[in-house]
Amino acid sequence: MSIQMTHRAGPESNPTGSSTTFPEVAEPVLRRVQDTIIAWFEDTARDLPWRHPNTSAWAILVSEIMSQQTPVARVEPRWRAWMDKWPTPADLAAAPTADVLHAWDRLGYPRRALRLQEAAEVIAADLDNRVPETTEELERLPGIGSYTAAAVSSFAFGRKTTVLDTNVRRVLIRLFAGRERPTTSPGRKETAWAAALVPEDKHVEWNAGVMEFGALVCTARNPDCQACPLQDICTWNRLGRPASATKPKTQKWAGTDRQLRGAIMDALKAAHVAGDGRHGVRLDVFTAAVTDFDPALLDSLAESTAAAVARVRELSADQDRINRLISDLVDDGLAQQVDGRLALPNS
DNA sequence: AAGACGGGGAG
DNA sequence: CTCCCAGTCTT
Repeated sequence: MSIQMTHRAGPESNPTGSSTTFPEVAEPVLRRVQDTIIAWFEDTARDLPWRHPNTSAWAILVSEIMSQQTPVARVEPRWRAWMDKWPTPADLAAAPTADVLHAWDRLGYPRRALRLQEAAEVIAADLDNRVPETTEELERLPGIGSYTAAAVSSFAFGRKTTVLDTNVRRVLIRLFAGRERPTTSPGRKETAWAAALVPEDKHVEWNAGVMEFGALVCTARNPDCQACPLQDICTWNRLGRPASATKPKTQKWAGTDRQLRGAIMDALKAAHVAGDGRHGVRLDVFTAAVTDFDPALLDSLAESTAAAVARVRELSADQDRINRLISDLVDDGLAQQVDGRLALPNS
């Protein structure tokens, strides 16, 4: 196939003088990209369980929430267990929040589990236990932003939406704008630009396909350009794959509040499972164990709970800091204080 | 526009 | 040890 572009996408050609950030894409190029991505997807997509026929909209929604900022491979087993336990919104709405947080396991950002249960409550109570189909309605639910709303509307209901996750943004930016990576977050212009690239036919396959392509071929770190069926028209590749000027600032982990919060949550989960009671850990024991580290106090706890509390101490013996984080966790709904105990929330 | 928010695994 | 993952929500 001979590709004759009417004008090349890139900074060097901008006859109209309009923004080159998101250049107009010549129709024949766009058609070839769409056909190629869709064919590639139908041929080589991963066999993810939530892509199976008859997967409920709710199950798809759950998969999307779990996949936020989380590699799909790590989501799969958690998703299976979750859907087995709570197949419908009403099931999740009725579950004890402590169980929900425990089932969330170590997927990260546990507030997502809270928001998901809240969404389930709204769907069960106000929406006849049915997931809404439009992005507008979906975005009103807690924990669902523009990406997840578009994804659920497309993948669960076949509506024509613009799915714009980190993969899609990277693929489109490379192919058509010649840059290595997208900005921190998509703006109005980028969203409108991406929307114009969605085909009328097979838009679901396009949405899922570009995402999958970004996850498997046009990856952030080491893209497999040799295997890319679009390498000849990819603007970024043709420019010699220039590195973006500014690298994203890397987030710290060791020593951060996030790490310590996670360790405290671990202790509460351990207490929940160990049967130190659904009432959690005595706050004075927790505090004393952290500050004074009296082994005798740990003896009053189950072994796994004691280990988790000891881990908190390893990270910090700063009682003020720990008290502040506990207070934050309570405010966030991730923990509760009852009768001098700290525990996972029981509602 | 910038930060906060988890945790893990690949390079 | 750095990077980055099917983002969302709050300053």
